[in-house]
Amino acid sequence: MLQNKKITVAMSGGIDSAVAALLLSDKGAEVSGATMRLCKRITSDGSDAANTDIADAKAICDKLGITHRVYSFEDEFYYAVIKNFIDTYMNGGTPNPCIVCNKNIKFGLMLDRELENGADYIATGHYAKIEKNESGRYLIRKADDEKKDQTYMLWSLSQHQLSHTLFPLSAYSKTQIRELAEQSGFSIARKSDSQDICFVPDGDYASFIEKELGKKYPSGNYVDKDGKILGTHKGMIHYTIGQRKGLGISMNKHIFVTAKNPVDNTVTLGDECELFSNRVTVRGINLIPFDKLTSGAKFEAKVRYSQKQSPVYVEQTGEDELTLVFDTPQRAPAKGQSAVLYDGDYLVGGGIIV
RNA sequence: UGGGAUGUCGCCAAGCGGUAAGGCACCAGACUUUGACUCUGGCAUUCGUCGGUUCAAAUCCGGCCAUCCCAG
Repeated sequence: MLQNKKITVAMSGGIDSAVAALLLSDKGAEVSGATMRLCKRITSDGSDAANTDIADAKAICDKLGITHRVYSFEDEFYYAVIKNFIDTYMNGGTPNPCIVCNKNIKFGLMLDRELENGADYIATGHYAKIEKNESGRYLIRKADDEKKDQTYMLWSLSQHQLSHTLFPLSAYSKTQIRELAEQSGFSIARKSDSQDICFVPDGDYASFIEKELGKKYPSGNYVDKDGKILGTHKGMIHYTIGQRKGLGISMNKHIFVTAKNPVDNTVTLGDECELFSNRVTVRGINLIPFDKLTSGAKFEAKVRYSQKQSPVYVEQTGEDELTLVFDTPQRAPAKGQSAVLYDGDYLVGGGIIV
């Protein structure tokens, strides 16, 4: 069915998308590769990892005998992703830039460009499946390798986006993908999985924000739930709800960030048991099997990437708002993160926690 | 200045004559297309200090220093 279709593989320079290109090029489709230049990523040795990745992607395309092009989306990426990242932290939230990038850049801008240029589909190296149901609706389902499941990052994709997207890795495990990369002689076969925020290669996102803002984020007080001052924090952007490490404060027990208050610039610390909540409200919602939730329904959900899904009752409480009530309280739902709904293996949708 | 108490890792803290627990913090890895969480490993040749007693002291004795409390 992919015969004679024009497919563009979004190649990051990593293994997964390289093998995605390999798998598709075997299927008689007209495959090409494209890599997005999103931001500078200066590493400790002074080189720009973005250049390395682009070169790696190009090398794979050369090997496969397909064309490769580079999109420069630095400005768009800055406004859509980095700015949102900074704003969310400044408002006391904890952003998830990958989700914003998927929605607006990878499956947004890049997909649009490709469609304009005559492509039928874009393909990525995500571990996820797309299926079409009887009523013609596109659904997202977990990949066979549940350990690498990346559907959490894809909840915001629209029907339009899904109808032009392919996930060629859906039936493979990460181990198999690595083997395929090895067998094909890909030089990047041993490259490690991506990690950290792509625009903050050294992992120090707080310094990144301060550099972007051109100022140091003010320190303030750690307080307990009664308002008693416990110490001094390094600036609110350094913390997220549920965080334990890096507080620089010693108590006779584990202590966690239980709240952040942008108004008086305090960070509240407390016991882990104070972090649990069974009620979560999300906005900026997207639903996949249907447009609207007409009545309350039982699903499963998770409020962070690496977490098991947990039974939840969901109700649409506004045009763009869902309220989730979990059977068992969830640990540290954080404003700015995504709550993602599942019906078994199927992704139902999600929203940003407010 | 008298009287009392205490001094063990950055913080809290076990130990009470037999050769330095633990927790917090910190550091390093693992995990991870976000931030976190979690996991694993590291972390006092030394117990305020100087002497003494003992085969052997952080543990007993004495001096000194420091801190805290009560008196004045």
